Amino acid sequence: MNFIEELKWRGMIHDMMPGTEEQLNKEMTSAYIGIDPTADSLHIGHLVSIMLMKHFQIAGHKPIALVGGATGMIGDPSGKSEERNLLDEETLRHNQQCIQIQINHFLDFSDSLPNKAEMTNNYDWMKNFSFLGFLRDVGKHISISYMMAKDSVKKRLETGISFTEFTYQLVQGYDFLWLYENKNCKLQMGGSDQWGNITTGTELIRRKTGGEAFALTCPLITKADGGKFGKTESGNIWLDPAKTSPYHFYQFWLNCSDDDAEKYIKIFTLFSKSEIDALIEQHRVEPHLRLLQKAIAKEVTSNVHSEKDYQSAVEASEILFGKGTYETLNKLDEQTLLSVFDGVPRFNIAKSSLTDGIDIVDFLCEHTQIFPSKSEARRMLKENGVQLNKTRIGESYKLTTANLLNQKYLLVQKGKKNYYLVVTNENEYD
RNA sequence: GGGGAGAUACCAGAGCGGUCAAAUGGGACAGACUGUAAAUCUGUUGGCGCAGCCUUCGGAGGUUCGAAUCCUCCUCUCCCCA
Repeated sequence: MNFIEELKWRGMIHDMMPGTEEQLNKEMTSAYIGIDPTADSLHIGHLVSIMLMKHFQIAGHKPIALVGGATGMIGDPSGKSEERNLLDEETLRHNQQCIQIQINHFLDFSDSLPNKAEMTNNYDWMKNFSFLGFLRDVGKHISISYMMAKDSVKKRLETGISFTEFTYQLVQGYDFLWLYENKNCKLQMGGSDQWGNITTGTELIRRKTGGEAFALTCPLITKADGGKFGKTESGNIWLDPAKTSPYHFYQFWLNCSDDDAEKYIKIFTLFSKSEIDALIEQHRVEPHLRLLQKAIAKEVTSNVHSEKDYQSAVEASEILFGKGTYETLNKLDEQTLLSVFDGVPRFNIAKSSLTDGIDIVDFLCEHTQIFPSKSEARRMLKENGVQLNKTRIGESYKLTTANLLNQKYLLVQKGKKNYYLVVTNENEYD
């Protein structure tokens, strides 16, 4: 199965330029995908691009990951309703380094490979490009009407777009031209929102060099309920374990809806068509087993983090959602307890404050900041939404040292999924 | 530069002198159901020493027994004309 066929059954092709498939069949081709270094970690939205490149490399072609140091300084108007904040160079460099480390998990950068993956930063060739030079060498080839016809620009004309963002497509187009000329890169891939920017690149290549370059986009990942993919109440799902713990990362995939899971397993795992078909079929018979979600969660968590992180995420999940009761919780040794709740918000209080017993409401708002106000804590307690060490408690509950797990810890649960670990210290001032 | 409209809780948006801690919708959170799902139903959604009190309707003053509501000034946003 070639690259295009592979992507097709996975539902990863939104659009491509005529001739793309022929080009790929003809020879080993280089393709690039741009990544905006807006943060010091990728999030799972980027995973789609990474998987695209992964498949591309598996199919024997050469993927180039382009970090948009220069373009990140300008801001892509696509899909944005407002002008963007600009990033400074230091931040961009730092972000690039972090991103590189994460991409290393997925693509093969070994020198021995003819199609080894590469990473570049467009800042390197843009930083010394003079303004006049750019106007003469790039701007001259593209007309205003061509640029204005792009959706990303059209949508913003009403609300306002700066000259800087208007120019964005030229800068990205130039990237493509540069890679075409210097690295023989003939294809640019990206999300479907990038189509306009990509075609400015192919147009520029055609007009300036007479050469032919291609475009391929994948659909933007959506959720069946219309929500934004990759976001939870608490924000983005990051690949950096310091930003999103492996446990939460695992939970994200496990919580996908059935419809989404059927889609995601094709995009985010490398399972073969027959394996996936079998899984889907089985999942439809016994949906409550959530085989699909578990398969995705296992695969993606192991790839992004590690096999070991996956194992502990499963363990933690079993304790938290399985038959977890006060008894099982109390049986855990300190080591296990801490590893299970690694990444869970943590509060420290003095052990001495418990000796006389404290009011649960005071405990929840004053000693810890689990609730922002006492009203909210009371409300939630009335609604039966608070659990202490897996046991539901009421508004008038008094907390004493007898509640401590391992003489040291308290597990507070707000609703079903929000856990807080409270650690007591012997020392008042610790 | 001239003229007009507006600013209300997380968002949208009613209220236009007392009965307003502020309708309604969305979102969010919780409970029931369940598969840690979806759908559905129920409840909550300013604070506190919670049958009561305190602080909120862009900001600062003023009128009034009483202001989100009326007046003055200021700040900001949007629209139209030049």
